[in-house]
Amino acid sequence: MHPETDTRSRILAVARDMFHGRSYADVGIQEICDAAKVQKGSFYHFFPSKRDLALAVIDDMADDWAHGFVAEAFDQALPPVERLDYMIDAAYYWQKASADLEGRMPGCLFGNLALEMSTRDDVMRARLNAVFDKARDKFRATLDEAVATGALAAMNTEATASAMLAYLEGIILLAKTRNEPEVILVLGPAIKTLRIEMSH
Amino acid sequence: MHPETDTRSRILAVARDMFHGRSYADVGIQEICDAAKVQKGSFYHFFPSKRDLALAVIDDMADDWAHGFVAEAFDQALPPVERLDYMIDAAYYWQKASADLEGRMPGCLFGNLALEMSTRDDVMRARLNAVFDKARDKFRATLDEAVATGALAAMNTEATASAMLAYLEGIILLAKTRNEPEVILVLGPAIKTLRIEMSH
DNA sequence: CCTTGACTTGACCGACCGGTCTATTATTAT
DNA sequence: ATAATAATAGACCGGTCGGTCAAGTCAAGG
Repeated sequence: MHPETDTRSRILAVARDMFHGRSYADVGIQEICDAAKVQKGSFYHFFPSKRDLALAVIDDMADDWAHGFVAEAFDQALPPVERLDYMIDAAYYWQKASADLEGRMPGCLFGNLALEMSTRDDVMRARLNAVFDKARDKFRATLDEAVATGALAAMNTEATASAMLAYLEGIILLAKTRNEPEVILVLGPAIKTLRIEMSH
Repeated sequence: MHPETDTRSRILAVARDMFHGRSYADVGIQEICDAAKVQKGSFYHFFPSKRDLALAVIDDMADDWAHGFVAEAFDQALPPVERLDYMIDAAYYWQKASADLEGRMPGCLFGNLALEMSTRDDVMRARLNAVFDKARDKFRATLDEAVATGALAAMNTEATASAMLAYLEGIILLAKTRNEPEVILVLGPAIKTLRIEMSH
């Protein structure tokens, strides 16, 4: 029985929220420590650097995301095409909740970090890219199923899955810039119209 | 007649490139001054603050963008639907050029700033939002024309235009995260499949 | 009991941040 | 010529940045 995990996970949780709601560069370690009620020394006991903390935050969030949002949104019980609508709804309610609570839309943590850090840190970029690849695979599996059941005509499911992920990130970006979660609701359903044909 | 010093525009140009290739927070004023061969005092003679510089950069880029990239990409001589393909190509070549030159994809300055600053600075968010609105209007005019000429069936052109803009930003985000401009070429053409029907 | 090692504390570091200030030099209007 | 003003120069400021470090505390294992 260690109390060890508590400190580390508190830092992680606080950092995640702060990075998500603001940005990597804008959040300082001292601020994180204060919010997590931890001293600088303890912080550096668990994380070698701010960058490593960000990497850990990405992994942590990706994990939660895969087992929470994604697992729920891509509900296997639903017909594949309906899953897309369900996922859009889930994205909306998530952003809406944050907007109501904090007065502003945080957007997608991965998208935020990707645009902020991709040109500066290749390791972080690769990590974020891997998260996107996993998300794309979820889309892809859904599309494959829809094609298999005949709900959708044959297509390039991998490329279309990437397109859908891009569209999702795009509408979240636009909604965040407008600070109106409803943008997700209005534009979201059009994700089903995206199609990339198979190349022959 | 002023000495027509190019000091201000040198600062603007340097800051634009740096903000675009890195991020707002990551670029310091001293660094901008060094690169522009200008002293701190001169900088603060022309710009009250770093934030005001960013605002000026947005305006400057939006202007260049409207008269350069957009005016070219949305070539009125082309049939409306082909304009979309042409625009995707233009986006690709622009990013490709930067990637070849600097070894990395800067992405879209507006999208970058939007995700970094939207939750921190409402004025900047509004400014970015206005730029996006203008871009959407370009899409919308193109769609309206396509509908008028019968090239496309009637639809909600305003919402579809927003969707296309979101998709464009999304594929640029994804391409930047992969550091592969080609992603724009592969996913881009699917922008034409996006459709949001008119609400009755 | 004593050692070990994970964990915590908080003072401290140099570098750099955005921004201010005074002094000086060009340029223009009178 | 002179007064006013635009522009430049660069030292300087308090504060914060990410990160270090020596000195502990404390629980488990021998």
